[in-house]
Amino acid sequence: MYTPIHKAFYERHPTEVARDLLGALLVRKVNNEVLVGRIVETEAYGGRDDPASHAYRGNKGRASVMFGEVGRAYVYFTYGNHYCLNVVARSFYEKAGAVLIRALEPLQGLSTMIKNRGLSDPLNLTNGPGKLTKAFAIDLRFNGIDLTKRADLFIAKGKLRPSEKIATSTRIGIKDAKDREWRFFVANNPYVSTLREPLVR
DNA sequence: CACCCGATTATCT
DNA sequence: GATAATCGGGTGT
Repeated sequence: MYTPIHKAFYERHPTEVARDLLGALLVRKVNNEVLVGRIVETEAYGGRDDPASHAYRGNKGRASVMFGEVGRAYVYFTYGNHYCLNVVARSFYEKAGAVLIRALEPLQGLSTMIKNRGLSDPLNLTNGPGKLTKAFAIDLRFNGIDLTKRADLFIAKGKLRPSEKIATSTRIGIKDAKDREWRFFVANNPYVSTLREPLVR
């Protein structure tokens, strides 16, 4: 049914992986139910050469996952409330990297997502990195798991529709390296996070 | 051990 | 547009 994306897909520069993940599917199995969302917004993060990345300060602490095997989940906790989901991605020549999943278009299991979020508006269920992890019941238990195998959480093949175009901007919520246009999203898709335009200084 | 702050969100005005 | 909430991780003493 849902075909996992192979590990080799993630062994490329995070910006390439981030762009190509648009249209792919996030699949979550929980309590005999399947939740599915199309990825419509991502951001790429590098290693020691990217001041905005958790991996900037080296292979230690929570960022160690970003130095490990590609195709694995990097989940971190932030702002005292929220979990963010990344998939480790980097080319053969890079030491660390990941792609942050920032927004999904919910496809299947909407009623459970609504319950998990305590909201009913489909447009507000998964349009942000902290929102989608809550809707999909993703927390630190998933940190480090393999997203290339059928399991409780994985990423499956999926494509953009013919009419859909890819837009880019600088990354959201960071202080450094604001010149890099490393955010990728589906243009005019109503499920992207509310901050849609490039940050202005 | 103290301090600071964040790859965010909800809830105001 | 502005800001409070909230707590683990990172940094430095």
